[in-house]
Amino acid sequence: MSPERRGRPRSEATRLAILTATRDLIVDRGYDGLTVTGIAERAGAGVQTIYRWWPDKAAIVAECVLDNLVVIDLITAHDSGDVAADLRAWLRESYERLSAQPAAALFRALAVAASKDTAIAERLDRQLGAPLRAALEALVARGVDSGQFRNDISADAAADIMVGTMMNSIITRRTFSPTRADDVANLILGGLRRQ
Amino acid sequence: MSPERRGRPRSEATRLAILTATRDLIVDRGYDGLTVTGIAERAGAGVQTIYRWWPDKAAIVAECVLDNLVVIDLITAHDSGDVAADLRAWLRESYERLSAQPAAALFRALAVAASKDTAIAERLDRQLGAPLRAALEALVARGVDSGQFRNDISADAAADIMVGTMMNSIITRRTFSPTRADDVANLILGGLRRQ
Amino acid sequence: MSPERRGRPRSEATRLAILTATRDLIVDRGYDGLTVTGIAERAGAGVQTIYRWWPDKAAIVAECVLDNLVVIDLITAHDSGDVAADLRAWLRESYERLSAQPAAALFRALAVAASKDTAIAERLDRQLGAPLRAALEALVARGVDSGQFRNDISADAAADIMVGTMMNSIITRRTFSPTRADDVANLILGGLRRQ
Amino acid sequence: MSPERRGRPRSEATRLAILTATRDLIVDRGYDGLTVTGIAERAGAGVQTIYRWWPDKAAIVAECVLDNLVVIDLITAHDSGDVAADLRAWLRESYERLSAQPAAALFRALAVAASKDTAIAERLDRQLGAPLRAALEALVARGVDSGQFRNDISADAAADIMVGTMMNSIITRRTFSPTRADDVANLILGGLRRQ
DNA sequence: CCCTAAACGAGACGGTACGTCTCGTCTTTAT
DNA sequence: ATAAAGACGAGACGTACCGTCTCGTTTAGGG
Repeated sequence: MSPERRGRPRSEATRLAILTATRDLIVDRGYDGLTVTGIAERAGAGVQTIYRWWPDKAAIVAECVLDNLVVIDLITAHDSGDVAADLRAWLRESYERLSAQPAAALFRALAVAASKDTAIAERLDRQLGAPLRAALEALVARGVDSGQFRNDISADAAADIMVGTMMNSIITRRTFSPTRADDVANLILGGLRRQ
Repeated sequence: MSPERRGRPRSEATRLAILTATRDLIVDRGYDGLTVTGIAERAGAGVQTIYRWWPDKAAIVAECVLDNLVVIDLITAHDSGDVAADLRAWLRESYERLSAQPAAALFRALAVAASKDTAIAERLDRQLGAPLRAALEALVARGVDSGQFRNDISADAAADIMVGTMMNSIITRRTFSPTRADDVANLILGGLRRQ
Repeated sequence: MSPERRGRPRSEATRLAILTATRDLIVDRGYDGLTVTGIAERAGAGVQTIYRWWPDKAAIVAECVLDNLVVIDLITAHDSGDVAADLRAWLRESYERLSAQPAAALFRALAVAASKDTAIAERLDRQLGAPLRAALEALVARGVDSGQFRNDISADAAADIMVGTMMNSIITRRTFSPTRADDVANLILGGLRRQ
Repeated sequence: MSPERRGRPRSEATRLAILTATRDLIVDRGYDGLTVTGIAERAGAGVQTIYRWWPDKAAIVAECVLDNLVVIDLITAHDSGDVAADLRAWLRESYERLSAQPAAALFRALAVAASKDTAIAERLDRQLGAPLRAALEALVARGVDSGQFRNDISADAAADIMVGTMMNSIITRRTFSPTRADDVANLILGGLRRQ
């Protein structure tokens, strides 16, 4: 049957313009400097067009994570065979990339959004946290399977620790030297590694 | 030798009333539900009295950390002799206490404030994060001294990991079972402990 | 040929509600008792809606004169043929009506607004003073034409005198008895009348 | 007996400084631009010192009229023998002087104050209006006595007309040319003069 | 090739919080 | 006791954003 859709269809170009504008503005103004009117202006859209498709500011931000965000593919783990090296590499690269200004600002903004709104928190977790933890859990699982890691530890606890440590450093703006990243990696590896 | 202070002195009672009102409101309305007028009303103060002493809402919240917060003494570490047990106990108790509603809400609000405002982030770290890490570092140092922990690990990295993991769980509202707390503790202990 | 009007058009109902609310409030609270928030509340309007169209309180008051004011038609002169009688009647009626409380309060408020703001003064004069004077000048001119008044006097000076005398009595709150009104009329008539 | 006065006596210098500051500020800021704090600052006095001696802003302004105002002696009438010439001269000079900027501004400010506050209106009338009218009434009386003016007109009505006309021209900022002043004078003289 | 209907930009609307200002009172120390 | 200094409670000010509501315009079907 026909899709039964009449009238002017939703403009994909506008949708993208809005999301892009949101991302850009969030990066250089923060979540609270973000204004719906501001988004509309920068996107060349009307305010109502935004409110037609998103319930509120938070939802737009949330959708940014789904569509535009580059961060997510930055932090998928490698798989070289040496799980310890993979884990070390992941921590180093993640710290490096996330501490770069635009990403860090976006991250902080998302953390703010998540703190305020449970729905965003969930979505953010589903889109960002969960796959991240899954990748790390897989990494740990590989280590266990290959006999490099102990089998009496909780893989998801390990993933949690790594993600949490990193997130916290970003939110509190305490920068991490590569040395510090290695210290963290070594400590966790110490707990994971089979003696 | 005179103290050279003229005019009516600042009212300590009012200052406290404002901070208390802020803390109370932040707990049951969140950082964004917090209103300067609301604070003034609840404190029985004038709006201008608030703006005379604090530049904005964020600064009031920041000062709350310095004066009122109970959280800080909740999470000082024990010293039983068995550092592993102390550390495990610390993680369990901290998770338990901080996940309790008023504290968790306050925490999230503070995290939001810190994400937005560098000054708050720094103050929060100085008042809350730093002493917390110091206590944990001391704990780890005791473990190293007593030969229970390895001496090639970074004590402050360990402290960072624990605080970060905990903070992140609170901010993202992902609850921790006591079992999970133990998993985390065991993993970190695995890295710390002398084989 | 399109009128080139975009966006939601200004609501005439709201504009009227604001002006009416202003007039009502000014009458029973005076110019200083007048509050922009108060106007908004009584008019069922938002504060910003007021500030979108009027720069400040004084301007709203000024616009009241243009649209709502009843005063202006109260004081148009009669034309009975006997110009002396017409003039006497005008003075009596005007004093009587303008000294009635609501009108007097409104008048004083307008005088305040005019004293502060040249633009308002001009507008007030254009809307109220000028037509008033014009009517009186016409009256005097009729007297001159019909040979009842001298032709060597300045009609607009005469109009000025009458309006000014009346205005001043209202502003300084010095009440005028009908006798006093007649005294004034007689004096002016003495100057106008052909000997 | 002792005069029974204890403590530091009221400072006359301060009192004058406050009144002078008030006058100066009223001239270049208008009645509403006048600030109690502003007066205190300019006078080098404390706010409370003002409130100790005057109930509110209006009262200070009122007292200014009593003590400082120069305007009053500007407009006392001459007595040359020719009352018509005296009256004409008075009108011309008054218009000239009162339309000069500082005086006009002060006048407008006082009119505003009078419009708002009955107490000021009364005091202003007592200090300024009444003696003014009295002087003019005396002038008119001289004219009547000397047979130059009719004796069936009301002297105080005549005074009222002249003062009112002048006041109104100042408040509404409609400037008077000397010609216009003469027109007004002639018209009134026409009514006053014995045919 | 029009007709209908939804989506669009613009922008006015009712609200709420902001941070500033002034008022008139209160509370200190200095004279 | 009076003065200057200045903090205080109260509340109006004008601005900024929120999310809703018209407007006139544009862009797709379906007839």
